[in-house]
Amino acid sequence: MEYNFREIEQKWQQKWVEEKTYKVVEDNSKPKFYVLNMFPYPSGAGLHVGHPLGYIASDIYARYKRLQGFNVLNPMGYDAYGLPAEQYAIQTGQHPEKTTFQNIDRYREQLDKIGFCFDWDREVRTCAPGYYKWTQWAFQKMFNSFFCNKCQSAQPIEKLIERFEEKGTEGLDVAQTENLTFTAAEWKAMDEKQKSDTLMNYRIAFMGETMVNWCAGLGTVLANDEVVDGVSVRGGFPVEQKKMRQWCLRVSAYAQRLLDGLDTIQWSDSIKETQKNWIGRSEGAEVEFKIADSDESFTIFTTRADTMFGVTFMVLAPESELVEKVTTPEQKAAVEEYIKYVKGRTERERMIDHKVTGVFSGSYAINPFTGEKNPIWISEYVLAGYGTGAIMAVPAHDSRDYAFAKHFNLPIIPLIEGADISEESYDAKEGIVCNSPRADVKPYIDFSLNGLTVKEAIAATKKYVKEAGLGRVKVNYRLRDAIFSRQRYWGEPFPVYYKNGIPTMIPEECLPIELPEVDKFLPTETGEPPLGNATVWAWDEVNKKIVENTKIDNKTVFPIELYTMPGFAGSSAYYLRYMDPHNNEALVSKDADEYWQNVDLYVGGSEHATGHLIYSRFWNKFLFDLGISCKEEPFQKLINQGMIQGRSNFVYRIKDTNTFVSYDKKDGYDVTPIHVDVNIVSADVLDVEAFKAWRPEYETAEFILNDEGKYICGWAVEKMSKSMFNVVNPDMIVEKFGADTLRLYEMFLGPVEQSKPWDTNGIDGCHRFLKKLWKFMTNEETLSPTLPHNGEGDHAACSSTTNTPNGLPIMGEMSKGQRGSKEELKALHTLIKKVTADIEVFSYNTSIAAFMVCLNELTKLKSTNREVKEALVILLAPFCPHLAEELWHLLGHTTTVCDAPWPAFNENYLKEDSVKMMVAFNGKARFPLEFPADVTKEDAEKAALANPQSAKWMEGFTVAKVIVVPGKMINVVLKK
RNA sequence: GCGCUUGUGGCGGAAUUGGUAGACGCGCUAGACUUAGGAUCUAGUAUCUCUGAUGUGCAGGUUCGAGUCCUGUCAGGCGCACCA
Repeated sequence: MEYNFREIEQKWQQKWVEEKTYKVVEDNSKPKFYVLNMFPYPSGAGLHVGHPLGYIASDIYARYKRLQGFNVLNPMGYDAYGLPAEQYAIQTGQHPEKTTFQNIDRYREQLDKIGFCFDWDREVRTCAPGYYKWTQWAFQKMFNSFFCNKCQSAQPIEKLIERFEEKGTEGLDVAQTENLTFTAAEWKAMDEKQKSDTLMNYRIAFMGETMVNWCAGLGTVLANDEVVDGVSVRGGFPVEQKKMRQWCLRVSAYAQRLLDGLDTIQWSDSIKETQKNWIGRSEGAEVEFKIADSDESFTIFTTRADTMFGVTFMVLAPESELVEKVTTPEQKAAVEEYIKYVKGRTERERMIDHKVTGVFSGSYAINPFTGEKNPIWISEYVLAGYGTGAIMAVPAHDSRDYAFAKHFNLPIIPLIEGADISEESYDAKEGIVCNSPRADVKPYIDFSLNGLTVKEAIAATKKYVKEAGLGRVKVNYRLRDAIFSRQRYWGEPFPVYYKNGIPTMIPEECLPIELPEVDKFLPTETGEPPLGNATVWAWDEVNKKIVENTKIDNKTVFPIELYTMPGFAGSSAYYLRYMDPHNNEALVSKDADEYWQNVDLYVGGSEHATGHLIYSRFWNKFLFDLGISCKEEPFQKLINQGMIQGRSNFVYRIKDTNTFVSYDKKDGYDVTPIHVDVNIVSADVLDVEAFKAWRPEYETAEFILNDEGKYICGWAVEKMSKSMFNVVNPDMIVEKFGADTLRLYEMFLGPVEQSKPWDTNGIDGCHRFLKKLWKFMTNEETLSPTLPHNGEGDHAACSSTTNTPNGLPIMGEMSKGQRGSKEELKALHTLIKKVTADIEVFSYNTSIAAFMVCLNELTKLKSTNREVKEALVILLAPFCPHLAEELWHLLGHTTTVCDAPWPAFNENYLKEDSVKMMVAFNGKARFPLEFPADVTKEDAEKAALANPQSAKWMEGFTVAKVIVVPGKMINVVLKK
């Protein structure tokens, strides 16, 4: 019987659908396990072989957990809203809805061919009204909340209003945009609009006039993680800073919790580190400096409070509001010119070359520690958005200040004993402090840091600053609030309308506000939202209702928010929706949430480290504060699958000809390398005829072949992309080798977390293994002589209780149940141990190697034992589900292999005579022996070998090496 | 500049976590069966000056013993970055 994978795979895929094998329901009698893949953007290019890598890895784990008796949730859906989907639609000149749905169908078709155990009844699409209702709902909840710093959690905005009525902002400690102060009386005196504007300062979802990343090429604003090196991640269009009125999420309020939460989750160090960098916590002090000959003062932020005595000048960010206040009439022209220069520089220019530039403002600040007057400068190296936008410069111990001081010839005072600052600043936080205060000047205050270490000095200064009322201890974060609105069409509409210019939430019962049809959905360079083109709005109906309820003039039409939400809105809480995807009353029911808790295993690319993985954690923490999600962290364990890179092939055309020369003959010719479709190249040998047929211009191509008459292509590892003709489509692999081979091969390629180029060369090995396995399981010569077991007796290898209902003899003559031989069981249990341990740590490639070894062993033994075969099939089921089902079926089972019990490992089969002898799989072995300290090495060695017990263990082996550790132990290394 | 991470045959990668380095697969070599093989099977395959020696990017160290631990260094990949 041939291994007919096409027939087998088709048959079982159909069965799984018919029998809803992968449907999962909450079941309190079983422990739960939640496996999740980052859901894909359904892009136009379809899936390539890189996409399923993570899906296969998690599918194996999900199936394994199910075999172990867990109730496994493994859902899939589509992140359909947002820029990528819309850009594709624009490029192909179609409506995004149409292309998105087409792409989803294509993805689904491709996914179905690989045999995943997704519960498709739970599919979500972020662009479905039933789904984004809850995105809009969450936004409204954020709008109606503020963040209390003291209790570190979100609170209803009503609480804040009550407090304002009572005592204004007195003693207020909440997350805010600006530090406002007003009394209860002032609050009460505000009109509705003023109150609304004031509350925006505190809401978690708020409208703010902020500096945003404006991308004219995409016609929208972008979040920080969507901009890299001054250009948009999507499309690479230039991005400029612009002040705009935008919706924002106060992610920064959760900075500390986002940081602390990292300690409670099992993510890789590199992702945690990336998030820590992105959050950018720095502990320091804010110190107030008075401006000389003025009543004004300003605050600086520093992490080096110990360097207060080394300040020789101050620097303000050019954008700082203080600039105007400190500029003296004499300096006005120079300052204005400088500001003009800074404004003319793009973000990108500023980032790439760090020019030392600046201008003196004319004013001085009084150093509260020395009483000295320090000149106030203005320079672009100080950022308006970080800290207070003002710094104290300590050139001796900060490289940027040092460069500035040298350039403008400002004084440099060293503060650390022995620090050499003749060539560069001494930035290390190490050493003994001196010159604080300097011996040659009269102390201004009764405070000295001399003789302390830097660390002690920082602590001492902070304490002093606080006690003397000069400032306060402050923690700063780099993490910025997320800009949440986009001037785009393909996204969730905001559930917001404007009542007399005041942003107002649409009543919850009217959600969702559906995305309207528009004629023109293209973005505009000026930022006019495409939703303005809508002629028919679901909003119209809602508007009517609101108008009726409020008893205003029936003809009143309130304007609705025309911005849409960004891509990350819909992807931030989708894992919660999978728990209860059809619930129309709540995002997720209490019961479902408490059953599934949070995602146990999350699999996806590391490129989402500072985007989705921050937003999701923020979003979930907010919902946790509201009591919607019972777990503070959404993703307990995270695995980042590596990227599959493409392996491009090249042909070499001799310049100005249509002649192509083989790679090994190309030296001596002037050639142009040209990408060639990898699908017409096999093992770097070009299919010449296929090449001629590939494109019309190559029809008449001529070739200089190598000595063997072959055309050899060059190759390079590049990103897998259409333009490099190196895209390998999973469908083609499935067609040629089958889904089980694809699954096996993708896992065999190497560790899941490692990036690697796709290389089809090794795929035969995996396919060959499956063919051998098939042969072994079905070969007439090794037919099982045993009956299908029916629960009697103990089955050490497989404790299955699944009976063969009709008792039909399958696979040849059956006789009474029989134990596997010692050797068979040893091979099997070595495999059970290895596979079980490896799956737990996602080391699938080594599991597969163990399968190959085990099969070899069993084939050599001509094993015919049924319990061994059954166990083997179950172990295989996570990796190659189709084949496992078929074999399970051939073994006489009518139930799915998915519900078989995972074989239990029994150590006894690997032990010899119950001693501590470890027999490794490939024939290596060693065992320890104790021996007294006063015996010489040689004697110990002899004694060990002469020991009757040792002799027994050594049976069948030869001694490769004896390792003697005097007084400790002896290891005898054996080999077969 | 700061941080994380990876360096092992011709290639992808193993190594019981400190104990025979190179499992397993690809490729390659020889042989068998074949009209044929890009099918299948068997044997071999780290290197060298080959009865021996050398080998896990490089240089040291700890240890009876180091791919594994420590110190330094080089190279690649990733993240953050005029963040005070």
